[in-house]
Amino acid sequence: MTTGREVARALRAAYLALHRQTNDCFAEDGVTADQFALLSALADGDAITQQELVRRIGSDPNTVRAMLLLLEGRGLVVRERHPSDGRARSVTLTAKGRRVFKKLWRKSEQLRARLLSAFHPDEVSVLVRLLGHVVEVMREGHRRQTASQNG
Amino acid sequence: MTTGREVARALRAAYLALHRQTNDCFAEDGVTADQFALLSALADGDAITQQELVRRIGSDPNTVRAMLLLLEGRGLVVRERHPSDGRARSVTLTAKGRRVFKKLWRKSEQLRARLLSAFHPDEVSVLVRLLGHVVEVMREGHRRQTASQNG
DNA sequence: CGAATCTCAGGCGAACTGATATGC
DNA sequence: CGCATATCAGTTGGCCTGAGATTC
Repeated sequence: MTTGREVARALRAAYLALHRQTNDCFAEDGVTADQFALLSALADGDAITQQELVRRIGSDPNTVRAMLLLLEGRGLVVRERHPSDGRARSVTLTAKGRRVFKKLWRKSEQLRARLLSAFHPDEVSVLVRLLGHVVEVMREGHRRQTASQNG
Repeated sequence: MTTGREVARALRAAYLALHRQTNDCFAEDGVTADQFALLSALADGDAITQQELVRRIGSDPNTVRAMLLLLEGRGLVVRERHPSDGRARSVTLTAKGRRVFKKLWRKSEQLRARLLSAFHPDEVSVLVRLLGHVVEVMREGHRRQTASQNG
């Protein structure tokens, strides 16, 4: 029988291993794995708000802000006032940001290939689907917990 | 087609979601998810060295030491001289440590149940197996990198 | 001697809390 | 008004580097 503890352990070990390899991959560029995740979310499309960024990378507003200030200081992103919502910020990659991200993307191709090399093609989609289930049930827990504060 | 990027994203999202839920679960006890992972490794069996602890939770010696100092300050663990190896420390849970861990374990039963509720029984073992593959290929990368420093 | 284990000082990015300003 | 978005100050735990002591 496989227990919840084993799932948690395996998930932790797999994530930490990947996280460390990613950090090593970008070490000489002064970019962390988490910053790469943020840049990757920005590289997906056009300008998005900090709030949307929070949702995409599963972080919180204060953390995202701190990361953006770091990246802004290096000239990789810009945070402009949102045209139609005065509260929001519109975040985009700069030209330098796109250039750096492309470089990091190429640099990490081998890492992603190694990640995929662990699986048969059909196993990959299974893994992604199962990991998605984890996110879903954990989000349910979040709702329950915040709701329980009212009763 | 499922890309390495999607795997990385899904893995990150799943881990962070679980990590946050775990932290929330133990928040009022002043124990973090990482500390719980360490306590869990200690609860597995008898005394182990800090080095062995590093291997089990996939961290590094300095981090483990800092965490142990914290937990030792709260009376949850003891670090004694290893009987046959003067360099090593022999780490065990105290009576209080075992008591606290049991409490946290019970408290997190619902969380583990929710984690398992996302899957059919056979899917759970598949997930653990696939996550194990990730760890393996990432470890291979670690060897390559350290080896490349010599040539 | 080299290698392994642990200690110590210090720095940094990430995550959080709580209070606050501003615009919807 | 309530609510959402973002800012700011401050704290913490985790992870790392680099240097050193001790023991095998």
